[in-house]
Amino acid sequence: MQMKSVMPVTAVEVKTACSQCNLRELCLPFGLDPAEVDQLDEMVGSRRKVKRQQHLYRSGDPFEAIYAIRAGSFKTDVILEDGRDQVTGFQMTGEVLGLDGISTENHSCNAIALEDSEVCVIPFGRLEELSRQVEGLQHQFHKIMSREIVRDHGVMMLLGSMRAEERLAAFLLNMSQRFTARGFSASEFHLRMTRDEIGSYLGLKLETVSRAFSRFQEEGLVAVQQKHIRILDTPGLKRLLNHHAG
Amino acid sequence: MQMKSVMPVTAVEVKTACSQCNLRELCLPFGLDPAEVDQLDEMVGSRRKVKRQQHLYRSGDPFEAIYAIRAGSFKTDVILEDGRDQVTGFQMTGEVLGLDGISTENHSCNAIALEDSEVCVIPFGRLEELSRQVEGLQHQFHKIMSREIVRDHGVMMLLGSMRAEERLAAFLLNMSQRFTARGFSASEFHLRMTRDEIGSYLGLKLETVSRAFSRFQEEGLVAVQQKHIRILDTPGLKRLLNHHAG
DNA sequence: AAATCGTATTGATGTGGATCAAAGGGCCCC
DNA sequence: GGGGCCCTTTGATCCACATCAATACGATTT
Repeated sequence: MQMKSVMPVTAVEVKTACSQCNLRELCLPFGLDPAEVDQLDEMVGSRRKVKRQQHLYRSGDPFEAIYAIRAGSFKTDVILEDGRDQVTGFQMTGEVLGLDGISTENHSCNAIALEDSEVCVIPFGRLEELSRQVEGLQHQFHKIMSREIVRDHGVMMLLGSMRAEERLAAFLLNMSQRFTARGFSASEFHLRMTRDEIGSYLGLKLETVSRAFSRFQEEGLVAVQQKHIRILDTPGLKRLLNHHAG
Repeated sequence: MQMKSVMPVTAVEVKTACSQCNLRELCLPFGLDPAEVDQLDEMVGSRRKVKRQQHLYRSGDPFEAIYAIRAGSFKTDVILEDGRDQVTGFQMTGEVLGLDGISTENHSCNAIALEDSEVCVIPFGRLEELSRQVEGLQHQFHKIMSREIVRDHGVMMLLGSMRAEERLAAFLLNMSQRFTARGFSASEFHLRMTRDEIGSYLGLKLETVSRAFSRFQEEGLVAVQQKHIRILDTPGLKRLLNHHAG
């Protein structure tokens, strides 16, 4: 029998290969030709495994690299002096973490693994260097940053002007869409985060999240069993969002 | 007598000069040497005047350029199908507008002038081109995008976990800090936006904003006269933020 | 299979901010 | 410099979500 295969957080020497990665359509290599992807491969320093609940980086850490999620998922959060915290996002495979660190050379939020995960470490200086040579990489990187800004505006809209059930509906539809983009079922998935974390992200208390789930279940919109979600009526959820009249 | 002086939005031919601009420490030229600033000058296509209440761009418009605010101020907002809208930001001189458009090649929000304003039009294709040649420009641009992401996270924190008075205190301190960075008084300034717009940005109704202003006034934290604000007790406002205990 | 602990559900009550409503400015345009 | 309009303030009432509290569930350990 093998040793337990779970290892502590380490930068392993395994050579990464974007060209072989099934996430390349979502990630930095998107739109690059094979030769350019090879250049990217060379630049990606290493992979790093992060166990559930461990930090990939913390607020205040010096910024050196951005990270592409190869396996698993993360949350990012911001913490105030008085202890209040806010989840600012949930990230899945192919998404990029660490962009917040560019502005001040220090990270401004915490990134925590929701499950045992693995990231590709992309040293930022080298990314900028290669972006100066490879136009397609430069553009894709800019698109990824811009996408983050647009996503954040969506969350601001959600937090600023939606009611609890609308927020949860938006959240579920968003998760569904992202699972779909990764080749998983749009209607059935497993949430990696707790009700408390969902609540923090949506600006609600965990009890409110739980009650909204129960209401959706009563109304036949979803089947909920703890973290396992089955969406039964996607149009119904969308209706909840668009027609504000309750 | 002249014709009505309100003109349609136009791109004027006046040559811009970043090297002469007193905003260069806040804007794209930051950190560049004089020769590089000259290259940037050459790239900036034109200026454009935008009158109060007019759109610089609208959600859905094709993305071609980003804009540096040379004079005046703007708000950006997002509008849902059902009519609800959310102000996602207020922008002042030296700040950059339009980054939301990179991700899909279309703008995803509206940018509206709060007063008669002027922007420098920076064709995005040429910015990317020059960024490939000028390392300092590339890095400054990345910092500006990252700063926007960090700012958005701050707003998410505000919307997700602060009470009304905390939100307004954070808003006032933020405005004060940005006026200071532009050489204006930290303690006395003129807000260009209405209570309704402030409310939309802070996820509150205009009445709540008004009441919070009145409360601050009663408590001697600020002197409010319509849009004219005088901050009397900055530490007091900061205390409101950090010590959540009422 | 029992014990433990984090997570989730559900109920009862409280409250901050929304909503509804009515005056008051201030400013722009004629 | 008068009239109209938008913006703001303030008061009274309402309601969605928070808070407090108890229980239930599931996974893991023993």
